[in-house]
Amino acid sequence: MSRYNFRESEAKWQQRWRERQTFTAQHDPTRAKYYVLEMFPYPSGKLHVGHVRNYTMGDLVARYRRARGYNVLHPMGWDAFGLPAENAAIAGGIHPAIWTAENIATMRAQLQRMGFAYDWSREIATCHPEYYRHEQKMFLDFLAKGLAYRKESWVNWDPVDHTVLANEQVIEGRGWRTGALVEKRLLAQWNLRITKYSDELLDALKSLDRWPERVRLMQEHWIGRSEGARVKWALSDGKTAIEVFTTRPDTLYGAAFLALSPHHPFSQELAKTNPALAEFIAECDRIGTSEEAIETAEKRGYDTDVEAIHPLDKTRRVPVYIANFVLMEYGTGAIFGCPAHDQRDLDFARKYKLPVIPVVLPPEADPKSFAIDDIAYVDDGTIFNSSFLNGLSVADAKRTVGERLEASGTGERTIAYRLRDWGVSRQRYWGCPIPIIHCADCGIVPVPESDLPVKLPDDVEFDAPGNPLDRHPTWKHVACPRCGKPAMRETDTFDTFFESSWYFARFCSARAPVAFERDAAQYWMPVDQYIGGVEHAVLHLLYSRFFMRALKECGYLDLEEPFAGLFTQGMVCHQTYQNAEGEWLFPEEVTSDPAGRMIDATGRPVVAGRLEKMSKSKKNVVGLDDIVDTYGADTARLYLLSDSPPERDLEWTDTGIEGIWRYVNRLWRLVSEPVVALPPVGTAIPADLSPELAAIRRATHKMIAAVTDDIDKFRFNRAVARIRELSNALEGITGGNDAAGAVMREGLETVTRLLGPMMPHLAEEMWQHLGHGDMLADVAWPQADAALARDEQVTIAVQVNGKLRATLDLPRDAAVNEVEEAALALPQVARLLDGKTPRKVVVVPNRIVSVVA
RNA sequence: GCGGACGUGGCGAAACGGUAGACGCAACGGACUUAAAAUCCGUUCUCCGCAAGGGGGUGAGGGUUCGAGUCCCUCCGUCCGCACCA
Repeated sequence: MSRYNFRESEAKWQQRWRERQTFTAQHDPTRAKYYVLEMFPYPSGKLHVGHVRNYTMGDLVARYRRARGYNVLHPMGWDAFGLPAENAAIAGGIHPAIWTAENIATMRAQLQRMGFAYDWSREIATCHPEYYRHEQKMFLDFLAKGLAYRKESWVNWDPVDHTVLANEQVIEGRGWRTGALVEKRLLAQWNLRITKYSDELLDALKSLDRWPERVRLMQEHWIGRSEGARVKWALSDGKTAIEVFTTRPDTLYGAAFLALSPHHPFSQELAKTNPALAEFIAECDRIGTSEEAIETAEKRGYDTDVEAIHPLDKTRRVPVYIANFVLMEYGTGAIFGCPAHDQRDLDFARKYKLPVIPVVLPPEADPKSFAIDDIAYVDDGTIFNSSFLNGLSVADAKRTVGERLEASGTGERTIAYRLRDWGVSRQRYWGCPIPIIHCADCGIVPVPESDLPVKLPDDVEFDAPGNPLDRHPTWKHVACPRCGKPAMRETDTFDTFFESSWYFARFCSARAPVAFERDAAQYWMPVDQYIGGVEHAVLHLLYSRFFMRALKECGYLDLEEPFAGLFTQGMVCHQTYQNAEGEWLFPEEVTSDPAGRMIDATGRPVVAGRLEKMSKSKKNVVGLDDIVDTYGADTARLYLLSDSPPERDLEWTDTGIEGIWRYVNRLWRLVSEPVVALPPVGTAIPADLSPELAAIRRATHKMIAAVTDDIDKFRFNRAVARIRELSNALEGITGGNDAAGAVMREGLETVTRLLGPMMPHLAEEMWQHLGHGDMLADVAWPQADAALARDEQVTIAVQVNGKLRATLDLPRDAAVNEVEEAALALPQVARLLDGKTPRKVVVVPNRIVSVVA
């Protein structure tokens, strides 16, 4: 009994594909294209099996589409800028460029060993100047169009590392690496005007019908469109007016206070002459912007002693507070509080003893007795206590008050978005330099296009915290391009999401001297099937949609949506182990004591933790090289496809991969030691087959149709199950006659072709073994013969009063009355009917008879 | 708090509103073997029954339907996203 020699076979076929450039994509407008892309990896070191699930899915789609006759583009590249490279430089003294290049070499070799059908001639790495020079140009074009601008904004600042931190990098108010208390700082940052497209980005979500509903919803919420009104409140000082944003202008007569963000210009102004207020604001800033901090922070206000005049009733005045819960970034940075109809406002009013005036009356409530206790009333009702709005519904009142505000010039109906502009400045070395020069006389001066790219200097030191570019002795000192006097380069670099916002379009013409060759982009874009993790739902996937629009505005491309189809795959999980201290342990560190309890090396108890996503920190990764060495790439690939639905998490188990390995060998034996002699390639199948062989043939053609449909719908686990069903059936073929051989050959060739996109090396090997001289990679996808797939005999279920009582084997498409007669004649049915006529009989052709007694 | 997804054997999972548990993992029994591995055959939702057969079963409860794992309502639980958003 032979075993499949995956080592020899996989190397052999990978070499053939490479030699023949099987997967090199050619621009050919006469052919229908299909662009398959997996989110490109960050070259962090070595791949583990959890990394390759989405590449395996992408490869299946790419090879399947190729077999279906499409001109397929399936490229691969490296998201090569980022913090881990710098951290490695700090920790290990290796230059980020070298660390990155080494990791790319390792990971490229790993992907090649997996046999993925990439067009390697289009490989890109975002850290190369040939790549990032184009985004420097894009940035200058954005600047010229007003899509990029510099603005002071409040950021999380790590005082030890001297860098801005993203909200995700702030844990319990402290920097994730340094543990230092994070400060809020007002810092000049480059921003991209993504908010210009808020409405477009929101509306176009509807057109993305091949995106998961979940991702569309997440983007919708992230953009966060709310209709409301801006309302101007004059202050008692007679000079200032505060504009507030509200979604509930109908409750304006219930106003009890105004609350301003600590960062509101008026707050800052007051603080200049009011030390107590200045201290209050400083305290608010210390709390930080982490979720944790926000959740635990008490709602606090500072009474300014200033009063605001009600815009609809000049005789009414409300106090003006500075409050820690009002965000400068949303709306106008100021709100009016209506305690009766907003829970947070109510809590605030109770705390500071402010009046609570109900203005929305719940249905059937008594206006004389209705009062608010601890719960604000936020539902619909009838407006009362509100002058000209009395008696209106909430919706009508919103419209009426809006009109009144607009007529009186004290406000206007407007729309607020949650989405904020994208701050792209990072105080880091390993990123794309921002092509800007700061001149004392000329101000901000763009680097002239002829001077691009602005390359990163190689000679940098990582011995001190902060940005090495800033400390570099010469790099940042340049002559101002405008006046020629000494000036300074911008030393911030771009957020690495900048690079990933356009790489997919670069693949269309990866070696072009310009960012995009129009013809190529026109032909290949958009990406037909994008595959990646859901963690990018509102980051990369939103930024990229924005980028396409911005690039269109700047004349680069003529496209809005980059990804026509999106699939978000589940993670690969694996067993974890933790000791009593909560420290993660490698599986090999866990042993058991004589009583069978799990212990670590020092004898302390260990608990088998829950399944977690494979990650180095949880010590539960399974190395890809180990698996490919032991079982081969195809076995790993099939396991990643077979065990769980692609969108759900997959549990990696040793027994699971063993099971696939056994199946691989069964398949191999099926073709290498066939139990039935196979006729030559192309031998016709006799028309008159035994019922057993006819059934096998029918199964073969049914499977072609079913597997094709499954792959189209991303139900890969079911496709695998069906292929196994077919191969199980083929194992059952007996008898040495020619008909059996012919049916066996058809079945084996079908299994081989269906497996091609999943286990390409084994399938090539099987194809060759079956006597074919061509490469399976060049063979078309099989076609199901509908006539052959049709059942001649069907099994019909018979229910009596909703319970299954019998089954009935009848010819396909038997007449309804015959089916009914046959069902009623069944002894099980007759017994239950007890001689009575059924009240009703429902016959669903070829499926079921439902008898109601 | 808001939004979304999910809940089916010991486990991963299948099931156009139409025979619940395909396919696999694990377990058990058997064959082959001096033995093991590998391989092959069989059994495995549950209860009653020797069997033939029958009862029950898709988180809980209700509804629609000839028929519900699937659709609707209420509840319970798990997971995910957003969150002082005015």
